[in-house]
Amino acid sequence: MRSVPKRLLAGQAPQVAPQLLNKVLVVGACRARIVEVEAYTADDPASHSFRGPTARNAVMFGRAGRLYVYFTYGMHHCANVVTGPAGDGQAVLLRAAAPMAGLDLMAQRRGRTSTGVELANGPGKLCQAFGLDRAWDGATLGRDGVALVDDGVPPPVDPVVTTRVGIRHGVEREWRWCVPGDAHVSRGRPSRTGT
DNA sequence: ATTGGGATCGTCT
DNA sequence: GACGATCCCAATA
Repeated sequence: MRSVPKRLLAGQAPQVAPQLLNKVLVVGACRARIVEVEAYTADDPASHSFRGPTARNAVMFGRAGRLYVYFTYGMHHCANVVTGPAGDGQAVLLRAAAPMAGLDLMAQRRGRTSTGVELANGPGKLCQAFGLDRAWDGATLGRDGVALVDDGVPPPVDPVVTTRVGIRHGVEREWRWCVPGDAHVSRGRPSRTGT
């Protein structure tokens, strides 16, 4: 089990994103294998970075390998891994993961109604299960109590590729990748495809 | 199994 | 002052 190399995260978000499938997110005692991701870039109207740097999205414009965590809908947090060169404003949204360790703690944070598969099958749920909030915004992977590690499971050679979920602009881009057939993929349906 | 509406507040216009 | 990179519950088939 080794940490994900920096050069992997330094690439363009749409190329990095599918490489993060089957990598393992580690925060404290909690571990989960990433099964669903989306890419966002600064020339992408769906991205927080589209209109340039602000106080909220500042981390997105920083160096690759850090966590961008934001709060939305008045109740949810979402976690991203910053990619690309500094100043670019690229990131990969972590949308869903398969819990591997720390299940009790995750369930405790999520509430008693959550069963195993529902602990992290959505971006807001994932953050809640891992206890990620704005205090983690800007945390460096591998150094601040959060890490991405390679457990030896390669990314799928044939990931499911679809349009992204829950966005209004840039819906035509097929920038969502999922592990095929994995039960832990979110139930959120992708935006309409152009066909 | 699938659909539709309400919750709730930080951020930007 | 409007609206989300969402989730949960209730109602329907």
